[in-house]
Amino acid sequence: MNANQRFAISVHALTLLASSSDPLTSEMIASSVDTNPVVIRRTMASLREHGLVESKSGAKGGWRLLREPKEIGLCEVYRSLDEVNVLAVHSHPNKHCPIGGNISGVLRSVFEDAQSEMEKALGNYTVADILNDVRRKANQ
Amino acid sequence: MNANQRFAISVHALTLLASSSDPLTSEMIASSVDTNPVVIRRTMASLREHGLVESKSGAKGGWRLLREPKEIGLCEVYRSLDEVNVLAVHSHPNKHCPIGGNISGVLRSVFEDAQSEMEKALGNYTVADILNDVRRKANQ
DNA sequence: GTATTCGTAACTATAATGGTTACAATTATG
DNA sequence: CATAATTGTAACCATTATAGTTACGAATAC
Repeated sequence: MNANQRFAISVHALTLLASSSDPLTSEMIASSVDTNPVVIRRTMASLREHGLVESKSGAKGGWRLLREPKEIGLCEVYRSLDEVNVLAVHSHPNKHCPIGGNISGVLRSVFEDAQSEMEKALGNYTVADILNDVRRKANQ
Repeated sequence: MNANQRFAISVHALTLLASSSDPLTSEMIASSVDTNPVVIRRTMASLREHGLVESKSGAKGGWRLLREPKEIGLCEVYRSLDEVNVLAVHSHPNKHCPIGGNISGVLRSVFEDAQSEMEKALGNYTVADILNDVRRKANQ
């Protein structure tokens, strides 16, 4: 269904930042993610708007976390991206049909419930958890 | 993120079928959904492959449920569509970076967990529930 | 035999996404 | 102050997913 990589890129970037004491440039993050620095800036811009990271222009600039990795839950990261809903209601059901005319609201409410459970599950993980798991894998 | 309407269309179609004693043609379902009959056939084909509905060609043909509406959970409907995962892992992280080289598996496992919670939430609703809710809305 | 209906391939239009280039603005540093 | 490094952002392109559409063969009821 969805092939949007922004969330994965965001978690990857945050994990990198959590693993580093110094700020990292878009270039460095892009190299680890394997994409273009502009893609990183675009993605990180959303995280910055939500107060998760800070960026600095110019020489010795780059990105750094504004919070402890263990205080950044993945649910918040996900929500920072302002993605559209994972389950989409169809657009123009027939208003003159008893089902078509009334199903949109019902679906919306069910889909919201499902998505909210998904986000709750994401909230069980923090950036610190991801970094720990990654390091554990690295040591195998 | 995802703007795929197949799941919404499927639930809509199944609800319609649940509301009708006779089989419904792709044409009739398409009219309620407001789309083309071919889109309905394509979507319903997945549900048929998973034993949720049956289709019959020819005059007086059409679609009908193979199970009681209260025995069709939305999780099963969702899974019948073989959609890709709602949260996508990014494609080629840098294998030579300690983070990039190990994060894919970690993300996959977290994303699977989140999606599984979403599907579990969908499973709390059946087609009969949706039909009831739609009818309740219609009577307001 | 005819009308109805599904099955499916083929094609098109639209939109989302990511990648890329380019350049202005900002900043550290010598 | 000059230079190099870095972000911000607009603009554009290529790819892909999606839905819509047409067309036609196969199946079926009557």
